[in-house]
Parts: sequence; structure tokens; C-alpha cells
Amino acid sequence: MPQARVRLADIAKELDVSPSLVSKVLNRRLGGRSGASPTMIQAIFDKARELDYQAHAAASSLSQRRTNALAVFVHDHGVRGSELATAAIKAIAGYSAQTNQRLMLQYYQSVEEFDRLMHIAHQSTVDGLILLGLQPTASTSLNLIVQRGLPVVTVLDRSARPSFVNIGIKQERVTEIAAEHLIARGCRRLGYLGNANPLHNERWLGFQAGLSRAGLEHNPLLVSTTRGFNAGAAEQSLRHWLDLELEFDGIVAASDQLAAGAINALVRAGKRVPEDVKVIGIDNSPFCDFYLVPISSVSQQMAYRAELAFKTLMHMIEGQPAPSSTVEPAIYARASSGGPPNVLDD
Amino acid sequence: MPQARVRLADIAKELDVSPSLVSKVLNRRLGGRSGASPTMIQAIFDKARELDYQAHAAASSLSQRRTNALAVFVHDHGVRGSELATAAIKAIAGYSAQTNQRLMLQYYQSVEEFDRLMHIAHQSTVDGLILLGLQPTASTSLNLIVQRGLPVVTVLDRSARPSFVNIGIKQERVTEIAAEHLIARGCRRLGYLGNANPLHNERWLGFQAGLSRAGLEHNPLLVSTTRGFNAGAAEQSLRHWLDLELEFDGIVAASDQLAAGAINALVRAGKRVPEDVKVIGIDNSPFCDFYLVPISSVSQQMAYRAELAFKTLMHMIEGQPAPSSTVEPAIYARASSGGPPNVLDD
DNA sequence: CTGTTAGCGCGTTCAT
DNA sequence: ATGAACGCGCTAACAG
Repeated sequence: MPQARVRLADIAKELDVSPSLVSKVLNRRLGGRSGASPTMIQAIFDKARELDYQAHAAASSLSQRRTNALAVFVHDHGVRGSELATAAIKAIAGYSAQTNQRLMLQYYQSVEEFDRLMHIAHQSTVDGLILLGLQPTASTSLNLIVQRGLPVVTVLDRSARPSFVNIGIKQERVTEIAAEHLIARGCRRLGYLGNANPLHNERWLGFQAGLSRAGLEHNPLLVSTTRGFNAGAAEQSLRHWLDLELEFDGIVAASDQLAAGAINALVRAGKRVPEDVKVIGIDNSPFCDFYLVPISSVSQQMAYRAELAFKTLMHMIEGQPAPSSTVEPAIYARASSGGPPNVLDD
Repeated sequence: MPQARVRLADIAKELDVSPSLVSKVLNRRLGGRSGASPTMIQAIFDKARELDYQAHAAASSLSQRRTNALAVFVHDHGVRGSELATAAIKAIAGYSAQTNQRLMLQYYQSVEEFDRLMHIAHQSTVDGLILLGLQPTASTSLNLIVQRGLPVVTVLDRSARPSFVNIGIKQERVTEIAAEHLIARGCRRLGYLGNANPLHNERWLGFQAGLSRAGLEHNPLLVSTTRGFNAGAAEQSLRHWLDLELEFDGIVAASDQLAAGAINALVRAGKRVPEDVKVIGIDNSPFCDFYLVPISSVSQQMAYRAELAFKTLMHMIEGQPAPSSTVEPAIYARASSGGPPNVLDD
């Protein structure tokens, strides 16, 4: 049989005090002119625990003018297998538990879906919004929401609008770091596997920057012309390079799947990874750990950025100042570039 | 500047009717002795849209005695890369949006964490609970929750207790289907890669069942003795089999990662997959699509089961009968077992 | 067909 | 140090 819910009033009655006192004690609102005797405080806490009291979320929300719920909208468009969003969501879920916030988790794919979600993200429903995406989703409805006064933190490469609070990352840095890593491991002739979408440009620039920093130049023939981020595209490019008998000793791939495709083609052609060619990907996907040759990868730090986004949002909700920030990508070195740092690096 | 929230009363005042009428119309509670003129109904809907009215979730909850929130507790212990939980969560998130339910998403790893979460899953906080896991988590705190009257649906292999509503799957069937698939594709000497945890037993029995159905027997030497579900363990076993020059033409692996490890070892040894040896894994992980040889796999149907769990839970919450069910695993045939059905099968 | 009344359970005054 | 009274915004029950 469904047991009756334990209300604040129940524990007040048991202790023969008023509900408001219990409320104050349980919510630690005893500053100023309010107070309670230490014995009373103890008794209240004990009784609450004994009865397994749990505040009725809706009632608290109603009187506190806080919904204690956050919207989390996720752009579900990462490369399959990268699971970028999963790590981020786990991080957010963890913190939301600690701070007793409920989540409105939604995935969207198109701008239309996004706009529909935005329409839902009302202050009567949530206290704030975390927007996880890959591209700077510059939707007008997002702008409306922000203007309406709802605290919003985005986790995009860079702010969709200057005034938006964002936890960003520089895509140029991602490939720059990747190139520098391979160069540090002795590579001199680097190939690049990317594609032609907007992300590509920044990453491509970063790759070039990494090379020129080391006084190297890229070979225009060692740049994939294929489209798409999937392994097949990379295999095709690699076969092409091998057919032309181009010389290269390292590959920066714009995704782990491309890196995997490159490794597939190299292994099939009898090349050794990392001895003959070193490979590095992007996203630090789960499968990097156990691929044929474990794949070195640059992480976009989604989990950390999500964590930061959560904390930033909570600050905003509490009216504290909360700046945007930019996170540095991190290298996870595995066998495909010669193994973890302790094996090869200084 | 934060705009004032639009309340029910605002739209009532504008239309010069009572709030309760607006409430009834907007919530489509017009059956029985309640009613409203078609013009009024239209006017109310129009005005609501015009003012961008959104019900205050907490207030509705409070008076309706429904929190409109669901707890989703996820056992985060799948094999890395399989992302079993992700698919399930996406499915649940989708439905929760449609039905306007908020989520309390939590991941747990240990029984202690689980018990702590259970303590949170109060009817004052959520209307019901979906529990996603792999092992039949028979926790006493779960039992308490169920007895307390909170609707709970589990997504476990099988019910933790007979009375619990569960969306299950037979692990025996998973490997049985896998074995049958390889046999149908011409394999006669099957090896098995698994390990020694509780899951193993059922899967091992299923594998044997699949063989004996076809009149085949297993070679005791072609059974991995390694521990763990990671690729390295599989590579080790394979090397052992190859060293002993055992004859085999198919491998059922108890996870995709084991299948990947097997493929790694086979390729390194110069064997062709699927021509010389066919391989099938379990979980239909994202990386199966683009592995060196794309990996055939048996899906545990987590997304579908989550969907079913959601619908079942909603039924329970609404007081309708909701039975447990068992879902049949599904084969995703890829190159490692000879390609998709249209290529090889009848 | 429409309106009035009375809470839902809590937190927050302000009074004692 | 404690309590009474009020209201958050909505919906349910009943009255007209």
C-alpha cells in the first residue's frame, strides 16, 4: 500500500513545534532574527531522518520562485562513436544530483527542432539552460531566451553572440596541438585528413600553424580531398597517397574515425603504425583505447567543459558574475603516435 | 530586462473570464459537466499563444499531485565503447519531451551509490523510476521503493524480483543467435570468447545451445580462459589458439571489444576476416560500423527496451496494468560475418 | 456554459 | 527562540 507522504507538518506535529520552525531549521535559514535552540535543531534533524522526510519539490519551487530544474539541450551531431555528448551529460548529471537540480534533457538535430525546444525553455519551467553543441548554433530563438532573462550557458566552440556566456575551445588549437605532438615525436612530413565543412577551416588553419611553428610546410598532395568524417573517406585518401607513392611519416586526422580509417589502410598496405607512420585523431573516442593500434587523440574536453558550464550556470542563477572561458584541448597519447608520454616523451 | 511571467490569470483577465475556465480549456478537461463555447475555446488558445503562455510546472504539479518528473538511474558499467546506456537515454529523453516529463538522470557505479540514489527517489520528487542496468541489481532499497508505492520499471536482463516490472532480454538467446548466425553463414568450428563473470554463464550456455541445435559440438580448446571484456584479453586468446594451430572458422565474442581484439589478432596473423574466420560480437557498439573489418554484432536492444520501459512506466503512473516483457535480441550483420543479409543470406 | 472557492506543501514575512 | 498568517500559480469540486 502506498504510504502517506511525510510532510513538513508531520515532523512539526511530532515534535510539537510549528512547521515554519522546521522549515527554517531544515533549510538552514537561521541567520538574523531567526534562531532555534541547539537541542531543537538536533531533534528536528533527527526526526526528519527518522521519518525519511523529503521536501515536496513542487511546493518548494512554488514558494521559492525557483524551479530547481535545468534544461540541457544537446546537439546530437557528433561523429558516431565519438560519444562527445555522453561524457558531458554524465558530468552534468553528477552535479545536478549534488545540487538537487532536476534535468530537462533534450537532444536535437536540426535548427527547427532546436527552435521548438527553445520555446519550451521558459523560466516557469527551468531556472537555466545549458546548451551543448558543436557548431555555434546562432539561432534567433536562443537570443530571445537570453533576452527574456533566462540564464544560459553554451558549450560551443565559440560564443554564438559576444554577450552569451560560453565555455569554448579553439578548434585551431586542436589541430595545432596534434601537429606539434607528431612533430615532437619526430615526424617531418605530415598529411592531413579533414573535410570541407566549416569546422574544417579552423582545424586546417591550426594544422598549418602547427607546421609553420616548427619551420615545416605542408605538402598540398597530402591533404585529403574526400568529404565526410567517416573511416571510409580516410581509407580512400590513404590509398590515393600510397598509390602516388607520396612520402609521409605522420597523419593528423580531424576525427578519430578518420584516424581509424587511415590506420586500416596503412595496415592493409603493410605499413607499420607508429614506426612508419604516426597517426593522431580528434575527440578521444572510447574506441581509441582498443583499436587495432590504439589511437592517440586530442580531446575537446567535453566533460570538463560541461562541468564548468554547470558551475557557471549555477553562479548565474544565483546572480553572481559568470564569465565565458576557453578551455585548452588535451592530448591523449597512445600507440598510434608512439605511446604514452612516459614511454617516449621527455 | 526579465519580462514578467505570463500567468493563467493574465490571459483570463484579458479575455474577461475566470482563470479556472482557461485552465480547463488549456488542459482539455472539458468532459462531463464542464464545457466552453467553441469561440471561447479558440479565443483562449489564441491568447495563450499570443502571450506565449507556459504553465508554471511547479504550480501544476502541486495541485495535480503529479510531479511530472521521472527518475532515470543508470548503471554505468557497460563495456567502454559499447555506449549501451546512451542509446537508452536518448530514447527516454525523446519521450519525456513529448509527454512533458522532466528527468532526474543519475549514473551509479556501486551498490552504495545505488542505495543513496534510491533514497532520493521519493514520490514527492518523481512520479516514477526507470532503472537501467545490466546485472539484476537486487538491492533492498529498490524493494523498499517499490513497496512504498512508487511505480518502477527496470531494464535488466531479468527481473530482480518476480513482482518487479522489467523489460528483459535472455542472455542465452544473445549468444545462441550469434552462434546460429555464424552457422548459417557456413561456420562449423566455432570458438568462444567470454569470461568468468555471472553474465558469462548464461551466454556460454546459449552458445552451446546454438551449437547443439545445429548438431555441432564445441571444441573445449576453443574457449577463452582469459578474464575481462577488453580487446587485449581476446588478442591473447587468439594468439594462443593460433599458436596451437587449432582449426576454427568462426568466433562468437561476448562483447564487441572482444570481437575487435580477435580481429586484430587474426589480421596480424595474416588470416582473412571473414573469408578464413567469421567473427561476431555483442552490443552493436558504434565502432562496429567502421572497424578495420566492420563487426557483426548482436544488439541487446537497449533503445527499444528503454522506449518500452518509458511507455510501461507511464501506464503504471496512470494506474493502468503494465506487464513485464522480454525482448528478442537482434542481429546486425556486417563484414566480419560476411556482410549484411542482402549480400549473403537467403 | 461559466464562475467561486478552497486548497496543494512549502518558505517567508512579521509578530510575539 | 518560536509561531501565525499569507501567498506562490494552478486545478478540482462544486455552484450557478
